[in-house]
Amino acid sequence: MEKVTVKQLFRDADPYAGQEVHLNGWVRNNRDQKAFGFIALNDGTHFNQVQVVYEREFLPGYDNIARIGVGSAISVTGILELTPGARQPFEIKAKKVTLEGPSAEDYPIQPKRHSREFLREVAHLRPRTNLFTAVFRVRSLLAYAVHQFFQEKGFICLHAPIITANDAEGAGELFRVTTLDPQHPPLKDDGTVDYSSDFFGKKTNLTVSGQLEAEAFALAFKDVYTFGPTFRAENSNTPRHAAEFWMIEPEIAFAELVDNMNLAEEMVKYMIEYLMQNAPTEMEFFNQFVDKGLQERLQQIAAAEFARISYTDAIEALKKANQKFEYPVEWGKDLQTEHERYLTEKVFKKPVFVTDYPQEIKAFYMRLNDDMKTVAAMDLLVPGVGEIIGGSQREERIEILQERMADFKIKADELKWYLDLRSYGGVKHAGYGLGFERAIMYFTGVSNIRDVIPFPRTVNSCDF
RNA sequence: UCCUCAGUAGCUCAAUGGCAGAGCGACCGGCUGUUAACCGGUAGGUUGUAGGUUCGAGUCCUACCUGGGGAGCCA
Repeated sequence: MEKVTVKQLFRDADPYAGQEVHLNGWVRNNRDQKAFGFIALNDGTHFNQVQVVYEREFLPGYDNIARIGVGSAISVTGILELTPGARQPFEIKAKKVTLEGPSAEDYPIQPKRHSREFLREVAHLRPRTNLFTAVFRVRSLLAYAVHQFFQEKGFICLHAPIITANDAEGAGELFRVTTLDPQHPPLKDDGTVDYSSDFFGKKTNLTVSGQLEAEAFALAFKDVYTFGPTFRAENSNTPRHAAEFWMIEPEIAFAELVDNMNLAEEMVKYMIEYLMQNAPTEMEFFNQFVDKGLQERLQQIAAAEFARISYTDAIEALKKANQKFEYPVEWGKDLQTEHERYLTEKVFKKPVFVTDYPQEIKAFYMRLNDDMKTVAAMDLLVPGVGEIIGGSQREERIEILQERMADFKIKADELKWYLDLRSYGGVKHAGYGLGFERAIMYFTGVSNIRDVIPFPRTVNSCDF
């Protein structure tokens, strides 16, 4: 008797034909008739269920097996029979079924459709459903694909700090990290909170980006990336924002904006191809039940060149557009969601890099172009999801960086170490941030970020 | 934070201001191959919360809570 997984059997059942096998798993469905019954068994190793057939004639505890509820954990010993022509390629004729862990009658996951909203309320049980078993297997595979992509290229992975004293990253509201008593914080003479007696002796926050630290490593290892959690305390209530999410941030030295875009494009295509090859069952499921045109679209994207357009040209294209926008199109103003959607969904109908934005609307570290008006920034917009990548060539010229920091009212002494990188062997370098969850949304068609994070944290919601 | 829609059985939903219902699920029974099986039966409700209008409120009004969608912020 061999202990096998459902994955092994679906990969190749032939060697097991007629053999006795042993399986563990959870009951997805159980229906009995007078003389026999069927259990759909999922053991977590594969998207599909294996069908277990049990017959009254051969199993003394038939009535007890027939009463095993959905969600119960069982172990099964039986003979594998190939069933060509049936809806499933094989099934297990049970010789013994043992109830390992019963499931109560009020088990919330039923063999029927549930709304995503309801399943979010039972996030501890939803990975047992078809949709979420597919989503989270894909999430795991994609994480692996990201590491593989960069490691194959010789990139060094660095774990950027989660707690940071950088107050100047400028990417949104911060979560404060403190051990001070919020009821009675120590006060200075002027009545303000005395952070010098806090754990780190200063104000600290959860990171909003590992970029600055990645730059330091890029100027030692040349090509590096971070892949870790990121925290934003924004009061954002949208299907695309979470307070805790994961970002992939490569940083490459001796490189310009075009190298940056080439890397981003290659990475996105690699991720798609990896999924097509390693999660065909899940991708087929998404294509059929989540987003009808998904697979065809992804195949086209993997094959086609991404569009590239400068911000200035994009503004011209939008002005000429035969469409009314709620927000006016004007050089110097940031692109609104409706503008981004128009560009990627109507003009190009594929991913598009928008580059060289006005310096006023972008971050201080982005490299000033020769026109002295725009910076070497790039956003990757994709149909349906919007911005999934934001990046830039970094300002390597210390004088200009100092000027820009002054413009943004960032104190130089807080980022002295960052300026040091320009003083000691500073060189052209670039990088970007990919929102991991947004990529998953884009590749699966799942339209709410709360459904691609195992236990999502959003404004007013931190359950589980 | 702003705009908008919604909240009725475990789930998905119906009910003209006039007796609160169906399908699925659960439970009980039937059925010789099911595939979200099928057929019959049983149980299951403070209609999100608090006020108000009315002879009478699931339905109308006010506030709040929760959730969805859109906007802003952004990845």
